[in-house]
Order: sequence, then structure tokens, then C-alpha cells
Amino acid sequence: MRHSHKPSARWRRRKEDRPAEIIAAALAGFAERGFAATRLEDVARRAGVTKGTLYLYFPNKEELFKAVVRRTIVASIAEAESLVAQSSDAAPVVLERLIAHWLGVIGTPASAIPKLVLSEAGNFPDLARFYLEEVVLRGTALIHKLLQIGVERGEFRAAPLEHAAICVIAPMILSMLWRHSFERHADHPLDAAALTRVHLDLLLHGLTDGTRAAPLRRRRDIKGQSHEHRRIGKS
Amino acid sequence: MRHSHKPSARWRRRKEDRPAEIIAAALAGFAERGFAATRLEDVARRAGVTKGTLYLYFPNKEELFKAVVRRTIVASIAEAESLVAQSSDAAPVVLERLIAHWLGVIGTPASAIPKLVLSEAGNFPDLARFYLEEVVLRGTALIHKLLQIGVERGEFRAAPLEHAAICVIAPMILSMLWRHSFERHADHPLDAAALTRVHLDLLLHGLTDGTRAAPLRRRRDIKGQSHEHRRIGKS
Amino acid sequence: MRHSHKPSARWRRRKEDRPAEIIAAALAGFAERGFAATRLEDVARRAGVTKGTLYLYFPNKEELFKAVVRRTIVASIAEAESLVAQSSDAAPVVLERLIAHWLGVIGTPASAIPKLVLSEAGNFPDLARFYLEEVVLRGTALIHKLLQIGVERGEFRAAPLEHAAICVIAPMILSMLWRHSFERHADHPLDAAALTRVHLDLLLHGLTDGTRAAPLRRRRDIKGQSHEHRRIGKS
Amino acid sequence: MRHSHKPSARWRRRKEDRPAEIIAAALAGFAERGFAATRLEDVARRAGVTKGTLYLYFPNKEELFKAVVRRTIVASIAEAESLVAQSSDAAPVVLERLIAHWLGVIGTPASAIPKLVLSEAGNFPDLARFYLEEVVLRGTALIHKLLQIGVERGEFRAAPLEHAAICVIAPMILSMLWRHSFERHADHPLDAAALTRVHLDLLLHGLTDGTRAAPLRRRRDIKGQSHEHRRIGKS
DNA sequence: TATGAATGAGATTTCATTCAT
DNA sequence: GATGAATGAAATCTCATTCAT
Repeated sequence: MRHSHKPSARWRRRKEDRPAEIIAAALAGFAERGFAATRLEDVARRAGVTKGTLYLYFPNKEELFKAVVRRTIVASIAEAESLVAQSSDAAPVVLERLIAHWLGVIGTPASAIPKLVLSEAGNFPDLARFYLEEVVLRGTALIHKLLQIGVERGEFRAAPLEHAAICVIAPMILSMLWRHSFERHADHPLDAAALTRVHLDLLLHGLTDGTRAAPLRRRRDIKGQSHEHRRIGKS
Repeated sequence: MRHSHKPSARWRRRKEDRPAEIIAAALAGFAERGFAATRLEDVARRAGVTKGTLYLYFPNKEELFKAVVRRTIVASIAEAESLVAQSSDAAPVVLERLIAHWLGVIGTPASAIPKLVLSEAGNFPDLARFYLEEVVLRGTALIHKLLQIGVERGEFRAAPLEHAAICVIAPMILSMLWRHSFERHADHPLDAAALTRVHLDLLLHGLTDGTRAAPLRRRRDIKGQSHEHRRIGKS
Repeated sequence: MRHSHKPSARWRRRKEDRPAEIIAAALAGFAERGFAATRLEDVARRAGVTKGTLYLYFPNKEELFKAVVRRTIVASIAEAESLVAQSSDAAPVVLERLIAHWLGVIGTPASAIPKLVLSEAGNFPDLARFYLEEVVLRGTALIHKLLQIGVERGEFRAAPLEHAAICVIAPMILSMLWRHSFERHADHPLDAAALTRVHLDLLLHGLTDGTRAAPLRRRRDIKGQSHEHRRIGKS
Repeated sequence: MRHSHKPSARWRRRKEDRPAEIIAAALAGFAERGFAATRLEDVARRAGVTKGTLYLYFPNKEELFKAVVRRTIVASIAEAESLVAQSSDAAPVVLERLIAHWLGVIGTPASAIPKLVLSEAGNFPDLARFYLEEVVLRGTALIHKLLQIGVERGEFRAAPLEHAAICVIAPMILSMLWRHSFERHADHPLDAAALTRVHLDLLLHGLTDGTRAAPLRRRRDIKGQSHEHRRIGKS
């Protein structure tokens, strides 16, 4: 008999949920021990199935890994994009909102992905490329765009923006990495919210902003570097 | 006569050099493929010895890994500390110098260490703790001190400094991680020097620094967050 | 159809039988070459499985060894105990029966155990202790009890019994050791049955028994041995 | 002092002693952990030389093992033979003396040999054969001869002697095995002297000897041994 | 679909042995 | 004669993967 009329919800095997359950289990495992050190047996146990079942859904460990990465980051980056697209507020406000969005991601299992991708880029170059394009470049492009708009509108000063996007997200990424390394394994949490506030403050105002002696401290670039990014500033 | 002109290549005994050679080879291997995927046979070959020789110097793969991390980061952090200790210049200048120093490290094999530690924190918690204390906390403390001095001297504005150090190093760390993931394996280099310049610029002046409408930009913190870090400003 | 008539030999699953089969194979291997010199691959082959399968049932070689010893000696000692417990005959008769029982064990694979335990006591002290308590002390206690009863009933003379039990089993143990060393490897069998008869004779009557009364008990030479296990009973 | 220039006796390297020192070290090692588990490095350290030096004296580990066995048992068996040859006393007295001799051997490093030979018979069949012939058969022949003489002289009853020799030495051998297994590794010593007394008593008088005529059989203990086990007799 | 016993390639690790010094 | 760094064959052990049920 295939199934009774209502197999207790708890025990109903839902074919369509399996892949997601397995992916969640694998993400947890990979986040904890890394790709190689995670045994498929453990993933299976965590997902409540047996080893063999994994192979019904994923042809091998590598493809499972790729599926984990692909399925997990899709949402987040798309959300960020729509968040920016829908905002008609001032650029600084949107930026703040964007960063707050990432802050929210840190608490999510997806926050393990950057660490995973970094760790395994060497063994999965195509995945690295995929992630680079679908997440990193797309994400930095988004920020870049926002900054540019802000500059155009006069809401941001005309700073060189070439890599500014990376400066914007760097602390957020680092928070995710921290959470899955030092927090989880060295019992040393980082207050990402506080970090975010400071980051935003520095990002907007800088260290010397409003310092009385500010005009004096206008400094030359890091020595020996060409001036192609010379700020367009107040000229 | 102490030694002839031709110590047969095979029998050149270099007990003192071996550990360093092996560590260098292991670092290269671990940086490329990660801890688990690096075969000791390859490490040995890279170091110009056989598998067995590895075990004359390191009791097992894990200890070799730890040795790699420990031996490699000693220099860098100490250099940074002395760099700061010896500077009597203005804080912004020292900061610039400090960041330039890290920029230099990126070109070095040591730049692979952060990725390694992040990746393997779960499998080597004691190493994670070691790194956290001997590198991360020591490094951020150094920056924190420098910022504090700057604030005291009026060279920096009185921003909340609690996590500012992390904001300062975040792009530098990210550069190292990038180099050993997307640059090496997805053929997508990051111009760390340019990033550094922008980072420093933003760090000192912020996005809105000197924007004409600056006074307007006084904003509330990220919503829902308490104001304990409200700037003390010279108002 | 639940199962066809010919479960392909390769896929006959015998989870319940495997451990016993592996233990038997391991015992044979260990008996032949000793613990260290026995390759698990050979054990596996003998058991008709592959190396990996061994690890489904035993965590490592040492535990397999311990399992071999533990599983193998349980039966024998318990049998001996019940043999004595159930006997209501005269002590000498029970003793004879007991020794005959051990004689039977010699032809059994279990006879390899003493050699194994002796050989590996240094490397498996806990196993040595286990064997000492569960086999040696239990076995000698059994004999000691029997002798004591015999003395109390006047069936044995009041000899000092402290270590007599060891004297009783010594030749039996030696027979087992012999079988698995000189017989198996130097092609020099020992007639354990004959040894047992002589042992029992000496044990009951001694070398000088009735010497004084020699004329009475004058026996013919060894050769022709027809009478050597003449039952001495209370006739 | 052996010769003139007196390089500190402690440090004088005596070429001719080396083999003996190495053999002693190897015997100790083999006795403790068995042949395979004993690392030549440890043997070398124990002997106060380096690994390489071992190979100056013995072509390989197996030959070292053989040398250990050969060198160690020669003395003992020869002593036993001459002990018997020189005795003109009554057979029981000589037997007593012979057994006392073996009792003495138990305290000696040579007592580890039986265990070694048994353990490694499978891996060194030619050594097993050598030992069988040069030690076991020679030893039992010696005893057999003695027993025969005793019977001829009427000092022993005409028991079947075929395997009696084994019964005579069995407890002595077992004592040696015990010493190097249960005593050394399970911390459970065996009082070999006491065992020997009982053994001799049983050997001469048996368990039922003179049960009826007990008072007649009053005999002296093994000489020099205290009388704590004095039989309780029916006296 | 799901299972899980079995597989076997491949990794780490050990240690007897060699040989330039 | 003595050394000990180096070797490399061989063993144990792991775990992704398979497949009869």
C-alpha cells in the first residue's frame, strides 16, 4: 500500500522537499568542517536519510557542493538588487539600508557560503567563477551603481569609486567569515551590529571628517603611487 | 678542508634547512588546494624530499599544518608593531604606512594564511585560537591604539573606535583572500594597490566628507540600534 | 517477488554472520603469523570480504584482535565449569574428564588463543588482564576447587594445593602452544592424547608411588603402552 | 683495568662487546613487545648505539632475532646437561636439582626466549626447527634419560615415560611464559618457587599416592625451601 | 524511492634499511 | 667503525560510491 489517507504529517515523506533538506544539511556540514572533511554519511544522517538516498538527488559530492552554493546565494543577492531598485530615497539612506540587509544575512545559514567558496575555490574553479560573476561582481556592481548615483546627485563627494564597493562590503564579508571561524570555533563572537554602525559612520564621514584641522591634513597619495585616482574633490 | 666542491646532490644533508623548505612547500600546497586536498606526497616532492622525510621533522600532517601557520605569521605582525612603535609622525601618516605595509604582505606567500586559517578553523580550533590571539587581536589592538592616539591628538575626529580597527583592515584581508581564490583560481585579479588608495581615502574622508550638504547628513543610526556610540564630536 | 532462488553470491548479505566469519578468519591469521605480521587484507580475503568491510564491524586491527580473543574463549571455560558443576562422580574421575575436555579443545581453533595472548600481552595489557581474570584465574580456581573437594573426601591425599592447579593444566596449555608452533611450523606434532594419559597417570600416582612396594606394582616398560591409562579408580 | 691508556672505562668502546650488548638490548625489546613491534631504533638506543651500527653486526632484523635466540639458550641447556652428567646421586635427587636449575633460569633474561620462539615460530620456521632440536628435544631427552635411569634403578616406578619429560618441564616453561606476560604486563606475578615445590611433590607422589598409606610417604621438601606448605597429612 | 552492506582506490603513516660522511 | 638523514615499500585506515534488495 503506497500511502494511507493521511500519513502523519511528521512522517510524510515529501519527495519535493528532499533536495532542500539535503542541501541544508550539507551546508551545515560544510560550514562546520569544510568540504573535504565533511562525510556524506553525516550529511545524510543530518538530513534524516541514508547515504544512498543522496545519490538519488545529486550525482556526487562535488555536485552537491555546487548545488549548496548555487541554491543558497541566489535569494540574497537578488533581494539586495530589488531593495536598491525599489528605493527612491537618498543614496546614503539606501546604502544604510543595503548594509543593514547584509547584517541580516549574517545571522542566516547563507553566511557560511563566502567561507566555503574561498576555501574551495582551488578545487572548484568553475564554481569560483560562477560565484565571482553571479555574486561578487553583481554585488559590487550594485554598490558601485548606488555610489555613482549618490555622487551624481551630490549626496556623496566625488571620491574615486573604482574599488569603493569592495570597501563598502569588506567588513560585512569579514563578519560572515568571522562568524564561521572565530565565533564558531574559537568561541569569540564579533558584534556585527556594532561593527556595522561604526563602518557606516566611517564610510560616510571618514576619520577626519569635521576635524578642525582637516584642511591641513590633505595628504598626498600613498607614496610612489601614481595619481590617476586623484580625487576630483573641491577643485 | 671543510667541504669539497661537490657534495653529491643526493646526499646534501641540510638538517637545518629542511623544516623551512618543507614548510614553504606545504604552504604553497595548502594555499592552492586547502589542507585536506593537499597530498603529502606532493608537499614532499615540492620540497625535494620523500614522504618519509616529512615525518622526520613533523609528527603528522596536522602538526605540519600548524607549523606552517605559526611559522609564517610571526614576522609580519611583529613588523607592523615595530613600524608603529618607531613612528613619531602624525597618526594619519602612520596609518597610511601601516596599510602600505599590509599591501606589501599581499604579494608574499604569507598572504595565503588568512584563507587557510578561515578554512580550517573548524578542524583546528586550537590553531584558530592561536591565530585569533596572536594575529587578529594583536593586529586590531595595534590599529585601535593608533586610532586612539590620533583622536587624542585631534588628528582624527572622535569617532566610536570600538570596531573601527576591523574596518581598517577588512579590505586588506579581503585582498589577501581574493588573491588566493578569485585571482589564482578564477583568473580575476584585484588591483590591491588601487583598492588600498581608495580605502585610505574613504577611511580618512568618508563618502560625504566635505560634501556641501554635510551638516544635513546627520543621520540616525541604523534603525533600532541604540545610540551608545554617538559621536562625541567637537560640535 | 521477494527474493529469487539464487541470491547472487556477491550480494548475499549476511550481516549477522559477518562478524563471526571475520573473527574466524582473523584467528586463523593471527595463529599462523602473529598479530603484527597478519595483514588485514589477508584476513579479509580469508573471510571472503574486502578490507573495507572489516571496518564495518571492527573499528581497527587492535579491536579485532581483542574481539577474537574474547569471543573465542568464552565457550570453553564455561563448558569446563558446567562440566565440573554437573559431575557427582569421584574427584579423580571428574579430573580425568576435565583433562579430556581440554584435550578436545586442542583440536579446535580456540587452541591458538593461549599463544596469541602470551605473544601480545605486552601490546595489549588490558587484554592480558581480561584473559588472566576470565580464563586463567577462573580456570585454575575451578581445578583448585575440584582438588580441594577430592582432598576433603579423602579421594586425594592432602597435598599442598596452592599452585597444584597450574601443574594440572600446564601440559595441556603446553600442548596447545606446541600445536601452533612446533607442529604447525616445524612439522613436529606432539601426541597430545598420549601426553594426556601420561600426565594423568603421573598426576594421580606420581613417579615414586608405591616404589617401596615396587614388586607389587611392577609395570612393564613404556613400549607396548597398552596399559598406561589403566584407571586407578577406587576399584 | 683492562689495559694501559685507560680511556675512561665508561666510554671505552669495546668492539668485541658490541654484539653481546646489542643482543641483550634486542632480547629486552623483543621480550617486552614482541619481534615486529620492537623498533630497531629502540634496540639501538638501549644498546647505546645508533641504528646504523646495528647493521655492522647483523645483516638485518631477522638475523638479529635469530642471534638473540641462539646466543641465549646455548648456555642453559648445556648447563643442565652437565648438571645431570656430573650427578651420581639418586634420580629423584637429580631431578629435584634439575628443576631447581630451571627455577633459577626464570629470573634470568633468557626466560623470555620461550615466549619469543613460540610467538615467532610461524615467521621463522627454521629458527623454530633449530630451537626444537637444540633446546626442546635435547632438554626432553635429558629428562627422559634421567627418568629411565631412575626406573631402571628402581627409584621411580615403571610409569610410561614416553611424554613424561614434557610433564616434568611443563610447569617450568609455563612459569617463564607467565613471567613475561601476566607478571610483566598484567602485574600478576606467579610464585615460581612455590609452584616448583608443589610440582615436585606431585611429580614424585601424585595426588593419590599412598592415600591409603599416607604416613609412609613422608618426604623432605626441595632442599633449602621453607616448609610453609608442609602437607597437612592425616597424621 | 529508499536502503545500507559492501567495495576499493587512495591517503597517511611507519620503520627497516642504506650510504655519504 | 660509527653516524643519522634520507629513503620507499608496505601497512592501516577512510569514505565516496555502487547496487541488489
